[in-house]
Amino acid sequence: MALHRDDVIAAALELLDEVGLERLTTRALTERLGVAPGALYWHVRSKRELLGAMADAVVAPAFAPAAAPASAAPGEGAPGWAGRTEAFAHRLRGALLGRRDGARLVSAHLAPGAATLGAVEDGLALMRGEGLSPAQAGVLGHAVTSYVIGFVLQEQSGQGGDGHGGGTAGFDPARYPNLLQWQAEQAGQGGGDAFTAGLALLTAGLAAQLGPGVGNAR
Amino acid sequence: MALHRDDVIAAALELLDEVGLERLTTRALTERLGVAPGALYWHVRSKRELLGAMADAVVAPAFAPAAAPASAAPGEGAPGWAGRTEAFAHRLRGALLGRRDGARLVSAHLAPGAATLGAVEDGLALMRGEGLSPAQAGVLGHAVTSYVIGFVLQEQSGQGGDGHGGGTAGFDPARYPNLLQWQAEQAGQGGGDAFTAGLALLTAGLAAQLGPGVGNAR
DNA sequence: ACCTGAACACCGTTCAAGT
DNA sequence: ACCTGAACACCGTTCAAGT
Repeated sequence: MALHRDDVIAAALELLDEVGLERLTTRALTERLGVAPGALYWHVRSKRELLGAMADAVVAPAFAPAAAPASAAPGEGAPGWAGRTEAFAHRLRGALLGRRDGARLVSAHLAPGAATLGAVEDGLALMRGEGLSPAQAGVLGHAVTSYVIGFVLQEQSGQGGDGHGGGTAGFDPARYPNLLQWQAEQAGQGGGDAFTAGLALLTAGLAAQLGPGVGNAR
Repeated sequence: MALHRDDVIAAALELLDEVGLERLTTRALTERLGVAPGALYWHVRSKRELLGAMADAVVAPAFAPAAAPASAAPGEGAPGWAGRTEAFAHRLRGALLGRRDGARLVSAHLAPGAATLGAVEDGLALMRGEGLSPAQAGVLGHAVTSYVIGFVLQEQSGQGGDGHGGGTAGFDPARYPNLLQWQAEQAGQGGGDAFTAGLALLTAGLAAQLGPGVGNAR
């Protein structure tokens, strides 16, 4: 009957979706759980530890054992490592977008757990098996995670959070013709394509550096 | 003799370097300024507006009119847009690394000012002049800023802040051979090279997509 | 115009004491 | 083991009143 640690984290994630990171308060959480403010500290050492556990929970699904790459047709086109990294990037973006302020939570508070580390290790091993050196696999993996987090951070900073600035809302259109054209194309194509296009730069860049020997797209 | 808005922002940036973002408090700031807590709100509408102005100040130098690209020899090798974007990325990283929690501050609170927007517009126009389409220039620019912010976020999350987790500190070495090897290579080469290598993937990827016609490296 | 004094409605966290 | 009650040392923000 008593509360358990996982219940606390689950409730905190629900609360996050409702009020956003800035208003995610220990007291609001304990009120939602129906206990006194101090009760939280029986289950969790500090608010920071709580946030770290939440971040790990958000990110974990993206590192789960990947099914076969969804998009790329097998046996043709891009090499296996490229399709696999792109699929991972899309899973990570999906996981971050799945929760309010997901990217901010993860970027500020993630302390990678054993499961995450294991998945990273497996990913590196897999890429080595496909002909990438440890350095190449490491650079690509690090670059992709950096790109995804940075991208979703910008993606989410406009909408959820607390709406502290659309940025380009209501400014003189005549002064920024290129910026406006780019934004219009973005909106027209659904916006998600910019993510895919940027991601493709990373994999295409490594493929180009490797040359056609390792399975370049052309 | 009276305090001005810019003094407040400058003092806040100094305080940030001393105590970090988490302990950057309005009361600590007013104490440092030698005024009462409420005095702050004569110069600034809210703490959030203050943080936004700080973020803009941190990022502004990176968008300043670029001198000739420092690294790439002119007239040979990579095309002009590639050298210019890489130089911008290094400037942005330098600006973020220049202040404690710089990446976190910018990623969470930046509301781009007119100067920043103008610089972005100019960058897009410049790239168009070099043969890139608006979409290509936009994708590249967005990808690069995402990459830089995500990279420096990870870079700074270990050290400054409040040290809430080195992540891979003190875990079983035998279980993560590839991860360890990658980390060792990182440390051996100074670490900054991973940034340059990942960045090169982005520019090389676009160059490969363009083909040799627009000035590919080979 | 710029700042003080004093207050308001909150925070995260601790810890004896209860059950 | 798990939680309450009550407190401590803070927060960001407002606003009359002073100069």
